[in-house]
Amino acid sequence: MVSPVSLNDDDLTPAERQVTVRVGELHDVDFAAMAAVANVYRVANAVRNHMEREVLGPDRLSWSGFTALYVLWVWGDQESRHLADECSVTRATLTGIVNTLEGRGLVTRNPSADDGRSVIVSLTRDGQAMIERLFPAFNRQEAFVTNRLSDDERCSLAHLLREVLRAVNPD
Amino acid sequence: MVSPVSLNDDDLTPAERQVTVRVGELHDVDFAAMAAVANVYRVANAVRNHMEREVLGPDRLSWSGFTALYVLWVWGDQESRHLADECSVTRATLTGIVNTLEGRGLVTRNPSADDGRSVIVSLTRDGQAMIERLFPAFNRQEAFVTNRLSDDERCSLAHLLREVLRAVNPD
DNA sequence: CGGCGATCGTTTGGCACCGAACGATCTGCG
DNA sequence: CGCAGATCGTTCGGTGCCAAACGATCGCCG
Repeated sequence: MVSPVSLNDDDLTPAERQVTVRVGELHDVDFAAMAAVANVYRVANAVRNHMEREVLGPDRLSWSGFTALYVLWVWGDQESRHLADECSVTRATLTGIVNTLEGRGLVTRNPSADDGRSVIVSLTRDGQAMIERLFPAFNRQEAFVTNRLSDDERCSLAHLLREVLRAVNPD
Repeated sequence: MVSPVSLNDDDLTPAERQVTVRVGELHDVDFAAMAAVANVYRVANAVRNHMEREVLGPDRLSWSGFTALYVLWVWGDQESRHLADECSVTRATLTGIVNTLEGRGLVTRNPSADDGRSVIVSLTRDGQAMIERLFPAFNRQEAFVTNRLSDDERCSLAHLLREVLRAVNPD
């Protein structure tokens, strides 16, 4: 169970408190929506930096590079287009990410047999070894950054976030 | 109230379902933590892109530029160091952001009277007009992206995220 | 005073990221 | 067949982002 939370409690960060002062003059401000969105972004930044420092840094791997290796590991060889979708970046961005990974010998590019326009990206032996070594460490840090939450709260957090995702990207 | 959510329901996205298949072979994987962290990042990306398209794009303003204007508006003129902290970026990054905003006449740089090393960043008249025009539209879209959540759920989401923030950045 | 660590903002180099434009390839319709 | 429109990955230009290094300034201690 997740305990209900009221708006004006001392859970707010100093920045959020100042906002209510400055913005309070305006009418019709949705404070709850503002706090939810602001904190999503704050946490995403903080967690990304934490992971790059604690898990990925020693291997000179960026969050984006890790994500690409992870998607290839979970889904298998992928067309560039699908890999970009799964990584939530544009095809232009993925070109750069794959260039970096290819330069380090972690992935390879091969022309598709079915479609002459398409490129298939695959994990190399080194790439597979790296993701299989990093994933457990990564997951341990995922557990660490959520260690103030109960298991039900972790699931509730994921559930609430999926609802936001559905609002932004309706099927 | 937030309804409790179990792990294996049909709330999962297709990607999450595939992950449980591929990763299920491993022992000791914390699926709840994995889902929470993955969705934080997914939502942060999706919301940022949504805001840049729907609210900021017409004014050629980036999320980062908007954030800097917003912080200056809420807190008043700031030393670069404090502005960088509030925007959650390094001082090096803030230099670039302020360069962009200064080039468009939205902020100014002035030497500090107290400290010769320090630079005070201030909103110009144009910058103030822009943030006061954009903030209401931005907040309306914050409400839109959370429109599938009740007000209690929005507050719960913000609360759970603050707990993650505390785990990553203990005071 | 004088000097030396700490801190300021900036610069540099490298990667990530996007929109727009491009050539190559595929597909469907006449 | 042939050609027009869609889609593929890439390139280009601009911005964001960080770590590391740098000169300028501050503050403290001898």
